[in-house]
Amino acid sequence: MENAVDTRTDGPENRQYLGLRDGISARISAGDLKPGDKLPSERQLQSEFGLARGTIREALFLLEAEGAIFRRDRSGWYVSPPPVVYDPTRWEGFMSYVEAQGRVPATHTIRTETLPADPLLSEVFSRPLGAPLHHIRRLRSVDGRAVLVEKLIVDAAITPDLLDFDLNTSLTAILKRKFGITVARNQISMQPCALTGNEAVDLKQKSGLPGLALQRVSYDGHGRVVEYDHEYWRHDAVQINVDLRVR
Amino acid sequence: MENAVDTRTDGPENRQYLGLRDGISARISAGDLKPGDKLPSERQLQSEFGLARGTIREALFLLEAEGAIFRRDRSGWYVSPPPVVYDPTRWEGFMSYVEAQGRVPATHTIRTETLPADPLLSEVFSRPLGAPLHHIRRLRSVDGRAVLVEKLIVDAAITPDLLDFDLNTSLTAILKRKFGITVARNQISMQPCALTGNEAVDLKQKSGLPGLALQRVSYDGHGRVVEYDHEYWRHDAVQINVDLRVR
DNA sequence: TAGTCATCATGGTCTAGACCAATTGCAGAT
DNA sequence: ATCTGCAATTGGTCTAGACCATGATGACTA
Repeated sequence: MENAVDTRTDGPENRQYLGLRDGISARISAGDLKPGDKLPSERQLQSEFGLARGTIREALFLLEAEGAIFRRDRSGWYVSPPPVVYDPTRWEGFMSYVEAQGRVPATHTIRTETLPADPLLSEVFSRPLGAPLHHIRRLRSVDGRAVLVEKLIVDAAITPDLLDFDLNTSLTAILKRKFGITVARNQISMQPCALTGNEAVDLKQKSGLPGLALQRVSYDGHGRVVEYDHEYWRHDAVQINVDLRVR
Repeated sequence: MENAVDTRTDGPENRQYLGLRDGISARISAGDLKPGDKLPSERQLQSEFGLARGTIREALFLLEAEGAIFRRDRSGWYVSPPPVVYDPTRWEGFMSYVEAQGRVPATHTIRTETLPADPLLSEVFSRPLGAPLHHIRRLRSVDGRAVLVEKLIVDAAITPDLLDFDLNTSLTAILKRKFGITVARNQISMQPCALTGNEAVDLKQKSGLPGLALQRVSYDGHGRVVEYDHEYWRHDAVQINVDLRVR
């Protein structure tokens, strides 16, 4: 960081945090800072640019919102790696499609339990109230960075001993090999959101990080609901690609 | 705002902006504040809760990220309306699907021009370099609030006098009725993003507002590229629903 | 060698101001 | 009634501190 960037735009447009953003942004584009690199600390930037810490942070927040950098709590700011591409129509599981993009996927199972169906889930699965359902909460990472939290619900009636298998591998593969279940149709809903509460905690992020919430209902060839899934992605970790015939 | 909320959680978890967020959030859930209502000014909240303005703003930013409130520059903070649902597989145009949800859509054409194809666009449209393409930039609103900026590109060879029509109506309808063109397939890519630069300006938002960027390539029945579209949505204005057969 | 613990650096939270720029609302003029 | 322009209000930007909570580090211990 020896070459200080001139952040003075010196016009009616004198928003200093924009200048600082452009400066850091330029260093990233130029390759001075590469994905995974640590930025100077806020206090270093402060003395380097002669700005108050609040202004420095404003610029960092903006870069974070743009997906250019991310933070590790009380460790520092880092340059973001590129996002992974996710095509819901070619669903072969997280592990395989992340690997196919030359990245290293990992899955950590946070909790599993079998619970009786509440009214909503009873409706979704077309099963009686109280029917047993497997709940699985997993954290998934790319290249060592946690990128999404997943809450999976599967009908225990058709996958009785599912929780006995190693859930840190591909669930798709388990369903196919152990239970002969394949997915034929997905109904997907997604919204940009803020990651808060448990999701923020599991991703080790401050509450409020932008994210993408995705809900999926998966059906097998007979129209039976196989899986009900809630995913919470970091906003900077994913790009969705789909190819659709219009109805 | 007569019943002041007690924001003191008074524990190890004493992050006052979280308490304030919960307080405002509760008022919205309870119906004390309805969509479109204006919140008290930051300085009023300041004296009401006895917090520094920075802390008040922290809470407001969080609520904004959650999609609960939005701001109008130097006017105030307002409670967000519910998002519109958008199904890319049932594309009948913005106007009709927003209306179908009981909302009032509007379109404002910002600029139109016909430009020669650059290398990228030449590739996308499978047309020679320099072939004429219509560029259309539009701003679309729901219930009077600008929710998305759209940059459309259409092959001028198959829609010669397109720009002479009223582009504040449905483009889908114009393509169908005037040129006999219908869309059979869409290739869609989307990422959560930050709205900056021109997009932020057109939406009258401060740079950095979370958004959803969506690119679409539309093909007709012969596999010909009909339309190349870039959309930038406010994050709190849209929910995507798709129903997919898995390949 | 492996584990423990104190220390330090870092981001997270908060205060208490200041001034600026755009919007809004009102008073007055036409 | 409509327009104009001023003044107040509001959010936007910025400063200069303070203290806290957690992660990282390195020295020390078992």
